[in-house]
Amino acid sequence: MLKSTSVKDALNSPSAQDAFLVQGWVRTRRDAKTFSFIEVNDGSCLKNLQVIAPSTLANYAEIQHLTTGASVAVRGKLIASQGQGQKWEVAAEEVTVIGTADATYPLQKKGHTPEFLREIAHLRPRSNLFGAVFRTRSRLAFAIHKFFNERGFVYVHTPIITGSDCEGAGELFRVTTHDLANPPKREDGLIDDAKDFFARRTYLTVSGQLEAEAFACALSKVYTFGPTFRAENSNTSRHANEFWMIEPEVAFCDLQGDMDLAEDFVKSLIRDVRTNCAEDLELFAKFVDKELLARLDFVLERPFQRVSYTEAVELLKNSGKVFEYPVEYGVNLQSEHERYLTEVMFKCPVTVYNYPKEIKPFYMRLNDDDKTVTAMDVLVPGIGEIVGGSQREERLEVLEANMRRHHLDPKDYGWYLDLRRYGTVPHAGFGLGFERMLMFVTGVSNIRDVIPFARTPGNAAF
RNA sequence: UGCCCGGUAGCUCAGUGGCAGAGCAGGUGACUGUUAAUCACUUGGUCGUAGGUUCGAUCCCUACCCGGGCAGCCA
Repeated sequence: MLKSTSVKDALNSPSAQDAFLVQGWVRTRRDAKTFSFIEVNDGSCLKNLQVIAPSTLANYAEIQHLTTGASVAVRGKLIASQGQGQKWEVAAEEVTVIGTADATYPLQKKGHTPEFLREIAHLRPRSNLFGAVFRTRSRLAFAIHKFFNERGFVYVHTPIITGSDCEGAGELFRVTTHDLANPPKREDGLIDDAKDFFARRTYLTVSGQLEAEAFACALSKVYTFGPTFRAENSNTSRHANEFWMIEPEVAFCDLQGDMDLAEDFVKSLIRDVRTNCAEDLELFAKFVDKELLARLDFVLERPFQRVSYTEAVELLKNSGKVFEYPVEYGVNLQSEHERYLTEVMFKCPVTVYNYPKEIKPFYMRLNDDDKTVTAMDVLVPGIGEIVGGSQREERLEVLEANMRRHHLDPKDYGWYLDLRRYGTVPHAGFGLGFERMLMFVTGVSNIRDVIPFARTPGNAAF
């Protein structure tokens, strides 16, 4: 049996081919006098392969009724194209219509809004835009593993079901096998978690950080890359309830090293996608964000601006800009503040570090000033926070004090505190939102459009 | 969850208190190595849903549903 060739390989073919087979979906068809042009796409690349189907084919009447969306197998010869716009085309000797697509097929060969395509999430990867997005998503995931692998990091799979409800990163989804209509109750009438599947209350993870710390304190340099779940009722273009996150964790590393790693990481990912998804990025630059390529190149060239939280507050206060929410030391930076820093003031990624201890979680290392902790956030234009990280508190007594200050009971964190009891070391890490990074490199402005089947409040169809 | 904007043909959108419109897609034909092909003709509607005001509502009012933007939570 003749082996099929992908459209991508066909278009890159070094020579003509006599025995040629391509399989894919019809994007568009045009009739000429004695033949029909069929453009076939199989998702291997953005471009289509042009097929010349002569009227002498036995099923030519059927071919003339091919519409956008139909699936075909084309056997023939790969030959140099007479027309403009493509090097190679297929002179068909046999066109097998595998599956037709009638007039109800929702995709057309021109202009669809992302909002419409979201409603047909099962068909949208057949569009140019979403094909490009998901090819880029795949490459970005690969680039992440490549980056860490080349630097000696160990990939750790942290649990998706967790018993810890105090990770400090928002609302959690409960995991239970209880009969919700009739759960086992204790004597006091409350639901008996001890009789649940894991003999305790469990949730979907909101972060693998605490577990990653355990492995960093053994394998030195580790990272996680997996799904996380947050039950927040967020309705914005940059929040989803199921998303993927990368969390490197490095032993013998301080905040400075952490910031260096984050910057190196973000730049490496941009560089990789820039060279390996060039064709798809051209599409984004043309139809999604005209300034995309210039911005990506600019980010690669320049060091990220680093400012302490205290400096950032001063800069914002002295900017003369009137904000809806006034800036004040001790409060969280609002979106408008972050955007002003990264989009107006510096026009490049900004790393803000050393935040007041009151507004950051318990595990961040207390600075000598006793006022700030070693937190750092990387802000990028158009998206805002893309990285959040810190050096972790490695001193047992200080960590326990932090917990009490956050109204957490150290007894609930026995294993986590053990990491400080036995051979504690300074260590640091961060979380990078995979989808936010993908938004940044594609210019796509809604997180729902970079996830194959997005989960957002009220939406889990598909 | 709050505030704002929207919902009219398969898609993108006009429109009006009194017979429902265009472009694209689909169909038919013409033309043609075309490439978002072109030209002519043509099919296609519960005007988001339910109430209300009115002689009459797609239009005005109310509620709800759905979509989008922004904010909070964060990645």
